[in-house]
Amino acid sequence: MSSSAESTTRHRRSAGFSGEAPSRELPTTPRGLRTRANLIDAARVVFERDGFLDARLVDITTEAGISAGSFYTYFDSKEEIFSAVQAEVEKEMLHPDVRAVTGGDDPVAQIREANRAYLESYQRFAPFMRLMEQVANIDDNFRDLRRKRGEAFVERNARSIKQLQDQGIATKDVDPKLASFFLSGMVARAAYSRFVLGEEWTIEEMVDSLTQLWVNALKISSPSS
Amino acid sequence: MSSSAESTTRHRRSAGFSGEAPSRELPTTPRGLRTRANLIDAARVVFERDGFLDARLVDITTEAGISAGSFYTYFDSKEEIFSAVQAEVEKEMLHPDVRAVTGGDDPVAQIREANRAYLESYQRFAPFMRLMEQVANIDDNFRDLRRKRGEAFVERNARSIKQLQDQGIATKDVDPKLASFFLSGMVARAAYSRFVLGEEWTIEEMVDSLTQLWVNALKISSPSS
Amino acid sequence: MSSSAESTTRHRRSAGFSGEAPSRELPTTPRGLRTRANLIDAARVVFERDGFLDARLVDITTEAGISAGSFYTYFDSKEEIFSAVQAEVEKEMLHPDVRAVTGGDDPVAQIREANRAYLESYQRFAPFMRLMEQVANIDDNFRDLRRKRGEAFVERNARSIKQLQDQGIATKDVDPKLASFFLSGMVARAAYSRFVLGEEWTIEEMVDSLTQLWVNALKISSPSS
Amino acid sequence: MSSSAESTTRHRRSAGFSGEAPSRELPTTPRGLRTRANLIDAARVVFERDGFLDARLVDITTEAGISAGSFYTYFDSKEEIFSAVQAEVEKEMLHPDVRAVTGGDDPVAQIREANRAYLESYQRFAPFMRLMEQVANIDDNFRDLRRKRGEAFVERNARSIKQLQDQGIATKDVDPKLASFFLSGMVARAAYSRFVLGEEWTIEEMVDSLTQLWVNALKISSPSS
DNA sequence: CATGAATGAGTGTTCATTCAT
DNA sequence: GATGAATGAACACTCATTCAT
Repeated sequence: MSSSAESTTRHRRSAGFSGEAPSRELPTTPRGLRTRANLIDAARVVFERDGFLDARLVDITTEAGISAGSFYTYFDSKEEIFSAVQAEVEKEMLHPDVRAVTGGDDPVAQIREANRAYLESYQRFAPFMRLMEQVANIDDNFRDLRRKRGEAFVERNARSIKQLQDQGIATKDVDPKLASFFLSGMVARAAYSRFVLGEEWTIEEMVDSLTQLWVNALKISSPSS
Repeated sequence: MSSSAESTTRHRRSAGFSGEAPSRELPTTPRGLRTRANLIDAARVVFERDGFLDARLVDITTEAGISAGSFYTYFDSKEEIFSAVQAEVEKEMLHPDVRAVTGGDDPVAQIREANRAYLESYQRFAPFMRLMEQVANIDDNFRDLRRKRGEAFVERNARSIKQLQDQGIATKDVDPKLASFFLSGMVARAAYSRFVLGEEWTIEEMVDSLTQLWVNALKISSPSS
Repeated sequence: MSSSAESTTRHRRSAGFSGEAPSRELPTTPRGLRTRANLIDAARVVFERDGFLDARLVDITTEAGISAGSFYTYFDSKEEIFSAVQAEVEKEMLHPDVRAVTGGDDPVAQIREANRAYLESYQRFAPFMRLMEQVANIDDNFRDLRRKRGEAFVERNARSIKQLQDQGIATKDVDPKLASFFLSGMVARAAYSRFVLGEEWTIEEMVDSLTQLWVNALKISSPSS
Repeated sequence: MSSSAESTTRHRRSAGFSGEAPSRELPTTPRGLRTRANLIDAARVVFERDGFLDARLVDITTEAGISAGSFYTYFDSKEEIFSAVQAEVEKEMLHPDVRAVTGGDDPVAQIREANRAYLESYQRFAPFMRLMEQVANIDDNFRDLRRKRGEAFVERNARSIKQLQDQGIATKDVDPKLASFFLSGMVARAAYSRFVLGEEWTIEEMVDSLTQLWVNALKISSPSS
């Protein structure tokens, strides 16, 4: 990310990119596939290092070890390759290193593990998260994308909260959807504060505190108690 | 903000700006002061309309009704005038239209009013908040600035929480600093989701829900109850 | 003079200036005369410090303690005030601090004193000489001016040489005009090398060496011998 | 070179150049090499015609038959391409058209031939020499470069003088280093006066006169006499 | 006359994108 | 397909000069 002390000029020519659909079929040859993959890896390195705006296509192709012109054999624009990077990272995120979803039946433990998992994942992908935050505030399409992705997470949590309420474990004085949205947002923002802005907390105290706030907010009466 | 469907070119030349200090003395004549003020107003309009990146200096000067070259009579760079805009907005924010700090002694009512006040202020400055979010994710200096500004808010809330704890009104099972940070962050993010991302909630349900979550999280036993 | 490490942009708009004639009558009031004199002094300071190209009119007026617009009350362009500076310095040069024209009848001593006088004068006006060298290589009019000024000096020396030849003191195997031009040029260039380029010679050794070369070149048989 | 009667605007952005090292690797393809060479040729034409300051990059690229942007494929700044031009000219200068170094053992003839060679070379490169003189008085780095280049020439002459002194052919009453510097400078300045300032001398009378002055100054007793 | 704000022509520079080889 | 040179639209920025007050 550029410190404002440097003097840089950035150009950006949005070439239009379309949210989800891969706007171009994959290359057919193995070599082509490999080059495409290299390009995505290189783009991720450059984007995470320089930010979206300062990343130049030529930096990406150089990093990938190919010529500038070849870029367009695989992608149509910076936005498009960013999309590909994003998809790649998402894939990686969803494929956790056999993260044992522990917790058993204890809802507090479950919340704790979920929070920990979220924070650890965020930490692992911190450079990308920072990047994503930048891009989402620059490009409306990516903003929507991020929002959509968040929705899934929020809804899953909302369902859990509903369940806890139905089981009489959580208070009914909060709307499960909004509660999920706000409490999930709280965790997300804590992660951003910690891993992007650099607040100096240990993960442990974050997990403790966030979990306590969740538990209190939902008035969870842990069966363990 | 540009939809990525358009084809735009963005320039950005970070000229270094120093956070706080007005890096250039004010003009002496009334005419100069008027022009400077016009420029700041114009910049705010353009920035809020086009975003920081797409805002061209010539758009700003045109909006201000002066020639392009005159910009440099008052500011050295886009960053610098953004700083001025930001300072201006901050001034405006701190000068609330006789915001009655109601609530009396009821802590729940106080929290509710604080939340409502925050949301309403955010709403009033929504275009600027969106802009600020963008800039903070582009420029490290502004990122730090935003963080510093947030700190004050968080600390005020932390003191309130501490007080409630000391009075036996709030639970002691959460650290006041972290709780303040996370709960304040929850509200801030809710506001961002509503007024920047466009989530479709009424302010009323947001206030209700957020307040309930605060109250629960701190286990506040309202004396009114 | 700018080191090429800095990044500066220079504009120059030659407004036409006419060699010799003062293109504008002097101000009538004493105050006007004083301001004009201040302006010339300031211009000299700025020109000698920054070079002709990097000197901005606003720097000059600031140095002179007047407003930018007032410049045009006294001069029409950068070239014109440079002319004035040049005239001023020339006046100063011709008004030596009681330069005792020693030497008596000894031609060698006379040559030595002339050389010493030249070098000392050059040294005293080194910043201006450097400046003049720059301007002369930028602007044809000043180039011609410098040449014309040099001519006078050369011709005086030519007459001296001719005289020495007629008196049988100097060889007749050199043309007095050319010899004067070339030998005078030798001294001038030595001074430039010493005081502008920074060659590390003492004035004494320069005087010795240059005088010896003159004397030899003209085969002067000093009557003192 | 602009006569100051015209109205021109000059830009200059010193981008830092590092004296010797080619700060950018050569293009790999023949096409690239050709374009680069064209660019240097074009730059020389434009520089010699308009002077360094008035030369616009767009003039150079137009002269080279390429687009403005392509300039930066090969050079970073006007200074850098000037460096390249200079290197090119230097190469050309060192590769004289089979300049028969005549003179045999006669030191006078040798000096005469050296002077003639110098003047003829200067004449051949007069437009460039004028340019070089301008640039050296604008940019410190080029000033140093010119000085360094001159040193080599002076030292070669100093060695010759020393040799003549040791052989008893030249007087020992002058320091060979200083004599070389000053006498070489005399010739250089004569060339500048003739081919840049436009003094109206024939090369023949210059050679005659300069040689006589050298010979006298060193009191050379030609073995031929 | 002085002021200092306003002007605007003019050029350097970037880099996504195209295209001849 | 790959290459890398060429393109050119776009803006920032400067500062001599003008001019309303």
